[in-house]
Amino acid sequence: MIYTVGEMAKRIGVAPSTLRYYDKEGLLPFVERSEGGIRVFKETDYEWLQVIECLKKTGMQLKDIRAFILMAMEGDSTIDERLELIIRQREAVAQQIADLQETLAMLDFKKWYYETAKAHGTTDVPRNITLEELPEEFREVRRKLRGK
Amino acid sequence: MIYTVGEMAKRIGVAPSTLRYYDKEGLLPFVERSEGGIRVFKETDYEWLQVIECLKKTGMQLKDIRAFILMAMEGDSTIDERLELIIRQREAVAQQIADLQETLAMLDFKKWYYETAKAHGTTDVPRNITLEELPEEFREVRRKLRGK
DNA sequence: TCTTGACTTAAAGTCAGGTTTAAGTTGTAT
DNA sequence: ATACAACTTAAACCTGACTTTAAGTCAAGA
Repeated sequence: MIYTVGEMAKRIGVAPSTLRYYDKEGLLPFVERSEGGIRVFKETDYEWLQVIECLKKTGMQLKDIRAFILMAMEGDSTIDERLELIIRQREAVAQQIADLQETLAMLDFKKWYYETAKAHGTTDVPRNITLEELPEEFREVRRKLRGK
Repeated sequence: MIYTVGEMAKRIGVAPSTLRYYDKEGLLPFVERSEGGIRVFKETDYEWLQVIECLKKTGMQLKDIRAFILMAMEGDSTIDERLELIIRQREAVAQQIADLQETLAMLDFKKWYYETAKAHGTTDVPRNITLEELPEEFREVRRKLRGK
C-alpha cells in the first residue's frame, strides 16, 4: 500500500503542509518521488513518521530529530550513537513526568484551597489556616509556594 | 522584605525582562510602584509568581493565566470559577502524565531495540524478530508503531 | 554633586514550528 | 480531451513567549 502526502497526513493525524514542511527541513529523506515529482509514502515510512511523532512528544527539537533520522540512514555504524540518544531522551521524559507530578501536587493543594474557600464563602479561611489545621499532605507544597 | 524587578527575577529564576513582559501583558496587576515609577515586589507577590510558574508548567497560555489572576483580583465572587479552572487544569496535567508514560514505553522499546542491535552488530536482528521472540512487554508498543 | 548600576518604556528582533498564498503541474475519472 | 482535485514550490505570514535595543530616569554610595 502506498500513500500521497494528503493520505499519509490523514493517517498519522497532521496537516499535509506539516509533512511538506518536515520534508523541507530534511526529516523525511526516506520519502521517494513519482516520475512527476509527487511524494510516494510507503508502509515503512509510516513507521518513521511514528518515530518522529514519538520523539516530538519527548520535547525534542526538529533539528535533533533530523540528526537522529540521518544517523539511521547511515546504517549500522551509528547504532551506539542512536542508543545513547534514546537513553538520554528516556531520562529526559522520566524527569518531565516527575516535574508534572510536582505540578499535580500543587494543583491538588489549590483544589483543596478553593473547595475550602467555597465551603466558607471566602478565601480568607484556607489562606489563614494554621500549619496544624492544614491537612498534612499539603504542608510541604504550601511551604514551597510561600518561599523558603 | 521588598524587592526590585531584578531581585525578584533572581529569586524565582527568570530574567528581569520576563517579569517586565508579564507585567506588560497584564499578569502582574498586584505589583505596586514607588514614587519614581519603579516596580516594588512584596512578599505576597512572590506567591503570585509561584502560582504563575505552576500554571505555566501545566501548559496554560499566558492569556489564560492572566484571566485567572484577574479573577483572583475580583475577590470571593469568583471562587467557583477559579475552582472549576483548577479542576480542569488538574485533569489536563493528569492526561499529560499518561501521554508521557506512553512515550516512555516507546522509548523503552527503542532502548531494547538498539541494545539488541548493538549486541548483534545490526538492526536487522531486532527489526526482523518474530512476535514470539519479542519480549512480551514490547509487543503492544511494536504493534502500535507499525500501524493497525 | 556626581557617578554608576539598575531601573523605565516602546519598539523591534528572535525562535520554533508551523500555515497560507500564489502560481503552476500531475494524474485520474468521465 | 477535458475537467478537477490534489499535488508541487518558494516565499510570505502567523503565534507565543520572550529578548534585545535605544533612549532616557532613578537612587544609593563616594
